Amino acid sequence: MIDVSEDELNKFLSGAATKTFKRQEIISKPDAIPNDIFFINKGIIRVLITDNEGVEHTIHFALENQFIADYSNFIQQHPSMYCLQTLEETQVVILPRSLIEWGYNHLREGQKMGRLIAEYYFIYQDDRIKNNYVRTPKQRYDSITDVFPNIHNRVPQHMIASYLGITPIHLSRLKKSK
Amino acid sequence: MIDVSEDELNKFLSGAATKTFKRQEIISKPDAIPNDIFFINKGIIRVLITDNEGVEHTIHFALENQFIADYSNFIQQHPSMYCLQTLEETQVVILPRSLIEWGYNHLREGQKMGRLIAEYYFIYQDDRIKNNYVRTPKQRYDSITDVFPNIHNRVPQHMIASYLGITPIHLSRLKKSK
DNA sequence: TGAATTCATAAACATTTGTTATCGTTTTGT
DNA sequence: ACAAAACGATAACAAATGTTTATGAATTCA
Repeated sequence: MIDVSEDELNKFLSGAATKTFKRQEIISKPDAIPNDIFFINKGIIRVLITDNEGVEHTIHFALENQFIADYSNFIQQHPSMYCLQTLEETQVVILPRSLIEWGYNHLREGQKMGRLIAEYYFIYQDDRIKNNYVRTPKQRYDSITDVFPNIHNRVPQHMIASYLGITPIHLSRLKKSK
Repeated sequence: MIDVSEDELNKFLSGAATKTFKRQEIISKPDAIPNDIFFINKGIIRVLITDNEGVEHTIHFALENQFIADYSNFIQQHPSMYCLQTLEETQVVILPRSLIEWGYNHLREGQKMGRLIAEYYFIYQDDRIKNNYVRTPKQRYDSITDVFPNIHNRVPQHMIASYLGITPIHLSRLKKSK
């Protein structure tokens, strides 16, 4: 998507470290300012938010070869409201803020890269907001593997229900009702 | 937010035209590829999407001094699913794709501008998705003026209900229930 | 200004969705 | 391998939300 030389790329990647987390580990906590973006080599990460009543809501699942972060608060350097939790043993590449900013300012097309990335995730969110208006939870459940392939074999159903914004009991009913 | 000279700015703005629409006019239709971004000098624009059953859902209100477009499909150059409709007599500045692209490539910090804009709207959407999980329609109704100041004097209640994802009858009940 | 339309509320009823509790199965961790 | 915990389904009931219809007030437009 952008024009980048071998040299530039190697220089960029040399600033990134790899780390492995066990199953069910918290890799980012609410109230902390997010200073890293993670790239998942292997494993799966769940993004949660806890409401005022203490109920946890699953906002997102991040899979292999995807980036994950509280990007909003990474950009704003504000405390996060999200919690990032591994659901399996998970290996990530950590891209610290300093590296990202170095990329913007020193890669020849760094700013363009930043624009394309932000645009990409904007499009993803727009689609999500749109679908919330025009599709029912059942319809979103039926096509969830479009967004999260193989999710049914990796994530318990009550987390999927949470992601859909319904109770696990209700999801169970929807499945039966065909 | 970006470093831009008087000269650059004038050159950029000379590529934009102003246009005035009457109340209740459609300024962008579904199925068309969005090739313009609008800046609202005066008036208000509603963004709608129509589902498979033919029901209209209000996705957004755009007010004075804001930009509005189907940004996702502007970026992707895909047909829009949105309809943009004025709710009052509305004056807009039209920024065609060619101008935006000229800005990216010829303004000294054009790409950075593009990145910051995309990031800004990403943050807006993230907040919206988050709120949909953790807050009830009533709570979102009670704070709607944070996002759309003076909306109650400019937009009928059934459109606000539609934006909140509930029926106008239900909104009426929620208001009464305090 | 007057007639037609849109709008907000209300009530009665139907449907959807959440809550609580139970049960048998599967998974997890030691 | 075993005990504890997590999981998914189900039923009965409660609460929330949608549907239909009606009515009077407000708004729009000719």
